[in-house]
Amino acid sequence: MFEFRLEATEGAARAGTLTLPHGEVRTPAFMPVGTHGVVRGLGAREVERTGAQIILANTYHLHLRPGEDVVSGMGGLHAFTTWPRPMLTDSGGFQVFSLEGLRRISEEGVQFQSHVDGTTRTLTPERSMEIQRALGADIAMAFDHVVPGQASHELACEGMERTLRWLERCRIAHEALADGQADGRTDGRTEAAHRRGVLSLSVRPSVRPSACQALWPILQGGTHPDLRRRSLEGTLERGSWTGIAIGGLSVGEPKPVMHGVLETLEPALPRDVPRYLMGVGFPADLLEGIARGVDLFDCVAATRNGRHGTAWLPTGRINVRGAALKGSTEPLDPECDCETCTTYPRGYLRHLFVVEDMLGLRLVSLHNVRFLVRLGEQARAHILAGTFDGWSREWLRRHHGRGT
RNA sequence: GGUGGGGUGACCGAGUGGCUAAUGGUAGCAGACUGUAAAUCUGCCGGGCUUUGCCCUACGUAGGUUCGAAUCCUACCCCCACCA
Repeated sequence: MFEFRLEATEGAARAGTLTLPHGEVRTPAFMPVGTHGVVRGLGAREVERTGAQIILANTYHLHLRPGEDVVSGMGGLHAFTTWPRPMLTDSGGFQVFSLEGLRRISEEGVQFQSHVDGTTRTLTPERSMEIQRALGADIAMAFDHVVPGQASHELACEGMERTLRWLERCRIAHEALADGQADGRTDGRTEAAHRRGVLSLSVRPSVRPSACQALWPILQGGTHPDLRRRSLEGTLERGSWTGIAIGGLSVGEPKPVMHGVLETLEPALPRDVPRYLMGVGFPADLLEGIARGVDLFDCVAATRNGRHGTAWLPTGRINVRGAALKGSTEPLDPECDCETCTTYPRGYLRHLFVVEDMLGLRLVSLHNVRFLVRLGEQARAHILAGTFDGWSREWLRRHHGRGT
């Protein structure tokens, strides 16, 4: 369990297979984001058909609604969502950044004022581990302190050092929770859910939800190479991990700076665990990241842009609402094999946006997710064949930097 | 036929003497979005130009009053309501 088998490399680019309790993930791979336990607008079966191998959910948001007790009472995230494959929960650390106006941070943890009902919620490393354990994803993320891309050395250092201290607390809490479960003290409810048939036929977890979960650390340090190195050092000192995430990127810093951080880290990262670049990215970011040794990505842009009417194409991107698509009988992306592109003409997709039907949002989201999943598949095939470098250069040239 | 109300930019609809090329909204067009407070947000939206500004055309039509009119007056055309 949690084994990562490196199958091929080309330069820094890697192809591998990650084994998780709910299945395998062949990398490089894009992970669609399902913050609230749903990849916005898409059903679990639809997401399966995009070829997605693993999806995210969010600790903070599921804690607010419906509450981790409700999810675990239904048998855990997999039963709750009917998503049968691997899942990963983000820790709520990103909300330290994205909900900046609604939180107060201290050494103990973070006090949030709920954007839903205004109540005060405190998230600490320990609480985040408890919630994530109850949610029962294959992978739990450490609770980290994300600072903006423009953060000074001083602020980035503070966030990075705090993330290391919190990592220690996360590890201890996570281990304690695992021990508790091993004693059989928790989660009779899961068994009950299985017996009641709450778990659908498509959900056949290879293990009981919550029984087996990895904790992955998150590197911080902003845009400062010395802090990034220190973050990695400190993280490796604090344990041996089955995966390592790179956080705090694509939060406002220029793209070359992000690439620089990846290049700084790459030679020092352990080879035998997957590297997960959090929150990235756009299509070109995937290829740029893969070229710099990243194995896993996640990003809300596929679904958010989809809802907002921007579709990714090999040649850049297109505004589906645009007048240019009026009356067009062409497929959205002639090279794509998704249901949207093999079924509906551009002129109809545009119409759906014009009349504000929810189907349009769904169909373009579906395409964008498939687009990134497929990009990961293609990259993997080329790494295995030793042709990644040339292929990705050509792909990026054609993609033209637009929308990247 | 009579009385009353009304005709404003693609549409709806404010505006009752100068701050009005004309508030709002809709439609239209363009752009943004990176571990989701986002089916959201931003910009443009009479025409032209040598575009921090200038010129033309515009508030049913035609005249008039006034330094100045979408706004006041007159006539006409059209629409709506009620009465005959």
